[in-house]
Amino acid sequence: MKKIYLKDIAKHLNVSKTAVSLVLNNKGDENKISLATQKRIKEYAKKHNYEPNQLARSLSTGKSKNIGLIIPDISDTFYAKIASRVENMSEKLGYTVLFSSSNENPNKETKLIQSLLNRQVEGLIIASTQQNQKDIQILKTKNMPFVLIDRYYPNYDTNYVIVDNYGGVNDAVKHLWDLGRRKIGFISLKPGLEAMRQRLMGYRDAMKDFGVDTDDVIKELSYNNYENEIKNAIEELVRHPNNVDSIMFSTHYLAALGLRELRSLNIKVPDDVAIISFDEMGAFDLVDPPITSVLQPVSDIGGFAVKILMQEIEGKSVEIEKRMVLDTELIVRRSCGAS
Amino acid sequence: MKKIYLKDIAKHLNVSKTAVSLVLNNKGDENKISLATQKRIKEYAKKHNYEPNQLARSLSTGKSKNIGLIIPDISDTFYAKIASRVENMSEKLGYTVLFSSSNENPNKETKLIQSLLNRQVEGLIIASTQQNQKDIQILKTKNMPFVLIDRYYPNYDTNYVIVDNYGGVNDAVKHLWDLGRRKIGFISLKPGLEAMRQRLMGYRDAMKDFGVDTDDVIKELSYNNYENEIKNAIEELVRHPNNVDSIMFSTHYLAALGLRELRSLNIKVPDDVAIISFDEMGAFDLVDPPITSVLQPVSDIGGFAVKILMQEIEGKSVEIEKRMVLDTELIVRRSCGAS
DNA sequence: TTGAAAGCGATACCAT
DNA sequence: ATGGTATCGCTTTCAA
Repeated sequence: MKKIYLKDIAKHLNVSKTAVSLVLNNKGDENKISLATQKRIKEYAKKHNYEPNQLARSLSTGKSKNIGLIIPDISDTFYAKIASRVENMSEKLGYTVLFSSSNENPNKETKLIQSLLNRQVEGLIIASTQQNQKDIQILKTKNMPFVLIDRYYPNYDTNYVIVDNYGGVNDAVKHLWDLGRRKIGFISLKPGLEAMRQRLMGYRDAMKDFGVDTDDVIKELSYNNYENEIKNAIEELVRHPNNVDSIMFSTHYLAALGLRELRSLNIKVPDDVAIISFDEMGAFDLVDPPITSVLQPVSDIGGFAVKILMQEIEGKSVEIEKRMVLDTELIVRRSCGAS
Repeated sequence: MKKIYLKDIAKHLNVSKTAVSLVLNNKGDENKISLATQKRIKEYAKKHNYEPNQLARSLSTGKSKNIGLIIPDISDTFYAKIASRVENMSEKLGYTVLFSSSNENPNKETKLIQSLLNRQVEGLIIASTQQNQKDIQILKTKNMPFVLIDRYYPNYDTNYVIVDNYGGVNDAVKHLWDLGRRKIGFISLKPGLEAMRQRLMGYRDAMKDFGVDTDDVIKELSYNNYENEIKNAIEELVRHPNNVDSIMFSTHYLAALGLRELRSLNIKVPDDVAIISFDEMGAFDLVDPPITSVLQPVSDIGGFAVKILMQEIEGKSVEIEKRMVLDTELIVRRSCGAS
């Protein structure tokens, strides 16, 4: 059973390639091709398992039916879940998703964008390293539809779907305060990412509202060495003169690492130090103690991103909001000392 | 700055498209194109940001530089990690990965395979639903390079990279036995997947070695309703007449669900019931108690799969083993009652 | 209704 | 060394 092409069908049936193409794309009726011919063509195609070459079709139509998704790391559950949603939705709409991971490397991001463009994607969804405004601007000048997710460029006008990082942390910190915690530390990653900056501000502003000075209890770790740096950070926070009674972690893997560290220091959570994590990992509810987390609406991020992108690509009439800031949800568990 | 094509360069420089194509593909020297011309072409191309249309190139060369990856679910950490490895390796080799999730649905798998073939992928890596031997056979008759991962068809001759499911469970169960557990239950998913069958056999054979009857302590849940069924399964195992003192879970999410259930029944782990999980989730070491797990060499699965696939695609001379059964590793933590 | 032919953007063969 | 031209497989315009 060897491969069969459009022209083969045409030849064997003594019709033109045009007819075959039209019929197989269900444009037979509108082009008034006789039902008899249509039937012959369809049957022959089915019988011989004809499958069109999408590359050729794309080249011809100028539509690849591909969209690109660039994320920092597909093995991070947060991005994996977004990717899952993006893929499922796109697939239903007839689009294939080309994933790629930037590993937080701006140069790689640049290359990936270029590579995806070369592959004629019709649009992009990007969780940018945020050190690449240049590339993003290029996309815009090229009129390439795209939407940023998770991270955006605050000074540059684009579509985006992000979460309320500021509010999420702000609420969480206030929650700790309401539970009687007064010396609240904050462990995060060094700036560079707007999301991290927002989370820091959410923390700072909350503390400012309470009139507490935070200079010494904010620890920002570097991106490529946080595994090692967190040990010191935790130690400095919990011992004199800081003696924090609680720590807000700006992201789930920091919270996990931090908890391991607290344990090895024999510090009781939440009795000695309460903790809250921004975002969570699969088993955070099973951890000892279960970790209070600020949940992000992961699926929605992917879902809205696809919706916005499709609107840009296909120019649907119904306009939807193209800048979305989604709410987070505080899931209270024992690690913050509640209940 | 509008888009520029090969022919534009040729025209502006008064050379042929051939020359431009050759030079830009670094075949200038071997085709003895004068250095002067080469330089002109390269400079012009760079200056005007020429980027070749991969679709056109692929159509012309017959090589898409795409490979397809089909997995059940990208949001499952296990597959996400494999995908991550596959992507990183492929990217270095100049290939783009087209991911797609079958959601354990054989029909969707069929469609995905077809869709990827239409997009002219040069090879496939598939974690099959295992209800699709037909499609796999078709791939073979089409001479399409592919390698199965995680799941394979035991009665059908293909390349694959899997783990030693049998041995992994067998060892884990023996470990429980060595710790003094005698009534060991097993919770898994209904057959269909060879991996699950192997895990079951690993358990059965271990128990047979000990001369223990297991008929009543094996619970196989259905794929689409295990969240609900696990409650009963656990209850039946722990209460009279079974009274198991330990449970082996055939996969990480069952272990997580199971632990939640055990807790809500106020059963102490590991004192009353020890547990071991096949595979793990991100925070299993932080759980109360930390969960003993059979680790799979996730990255290697992806890595070897790409290696094998590339060998098939590019026909490298160095032959490597094309059926690999990788070893698992038992990570002993407190949930099994050790230490 | 149907078919011929141009075109999508590249590669590669075959002359010159 | 360089260029003309066929080709990849399909869509689509235009004439018949």
